[in-house]
Amino acid sequence: MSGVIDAGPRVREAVTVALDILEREGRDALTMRSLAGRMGIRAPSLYKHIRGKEELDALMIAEGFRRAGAALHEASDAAPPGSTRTALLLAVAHAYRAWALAHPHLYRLMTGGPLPRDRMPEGLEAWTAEPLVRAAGDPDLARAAFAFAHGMTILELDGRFPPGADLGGAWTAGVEALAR
Amino acid sequence: MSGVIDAGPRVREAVTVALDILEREGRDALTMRSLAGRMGIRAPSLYKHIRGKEELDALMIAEGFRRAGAALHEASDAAPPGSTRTALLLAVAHAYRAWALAHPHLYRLMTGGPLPRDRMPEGLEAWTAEPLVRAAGDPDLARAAFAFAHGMTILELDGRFPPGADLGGAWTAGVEALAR
DNA sequence: TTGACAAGCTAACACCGTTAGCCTAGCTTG
DNA sequence: CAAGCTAGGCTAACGGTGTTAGCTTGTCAA
Repeated sequence: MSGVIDAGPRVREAVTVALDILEREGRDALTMRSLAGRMGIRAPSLYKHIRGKEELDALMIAEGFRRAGAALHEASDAAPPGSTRTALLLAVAHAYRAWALAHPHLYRLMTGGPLPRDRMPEGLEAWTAEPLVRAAGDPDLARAAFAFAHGMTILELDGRFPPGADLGGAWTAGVEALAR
Repeated sequence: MSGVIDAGPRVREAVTVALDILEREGRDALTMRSLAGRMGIRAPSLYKHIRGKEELDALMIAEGFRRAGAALHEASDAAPPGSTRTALLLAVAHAYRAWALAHPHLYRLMTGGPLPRDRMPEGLEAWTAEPLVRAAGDPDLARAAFAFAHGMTILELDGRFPPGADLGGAWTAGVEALAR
């Protein structure tokens, strides 16, 4: 609760517009003034609807979890029944990477710092992580797989692997090792 | 070259003081004004020595790579000869985690975004990564291990694992899987 | 009809990185 | 030794950031 559910339409509009600016133009382009401008109002008026930038970030992060979670669940559900754990984890990992690469700015916002858990709808975080947790089996391995997936993703997004490195190979090597 | 080697003493002092502020008080506390203040000068005077904040960041990042690399090499060199790859990777991973947890703000600065490679001393990045690469063996597995280590580390630093989760277990599970 | 309130506005504040332009002490050079 | 250059400080200021205070106005309820 408390998330977007009981939020007025103007708040939902603000989050939608903010996500649009973020994804199209990047983090630096999303300011209280630019957001207000796109909504046809002045920056201070935003504060009639939203407490401040931290809350806006939290609302965008929650929406990001919903969207990413949907992609992961979809991939997980699409796996043929009786798949090996390796195949299942491979499918989820592929969806994870694909979603993040398609929404780099939002992914960075969602993962680049502490999670504002007190502003997040209850259960959302766990629901988003569910497909990965299920595919990994053991809790320790689930955490390891999550760390691996996030590491691969953020390092790729930030261009920190050597140029020309075969990241597909690293992904499959890691997933196969972790799913054993 | 071009790093700190040919830098004047005032630049080296600036980097030292900046690292001190960063590690003690966090990223937000490190501003051009606060840095200048600690050096007994005004902010604009900093620009007589340093091009701007990006260059300061790059200098701090390079110094971070030197320090982290020293810790990793030390751990790697301390491993008894004839160690299994699992034992070696475990030792390096432990040193990686320990160093990052001891220097959270610097670690975040070093890894939280694209690496300014054109401002980094040549070969430093590869030297820092060397112990991990050597312990992993295969290049694909080295990248996977790097991603895993960074993922575990940054997620722990940001408190993104469930409170009370046994991260030691996740570390060993991941390392053992990757070193097989 | 009146009053309350939601939702806009302008002006302003503190802080950020950064630039322009001035001053002065000290070294170099004719 | 005098002249001049330069390194390295300074103040003032700019544009940008998130944010607050306080005013106005339109709409809806009593």
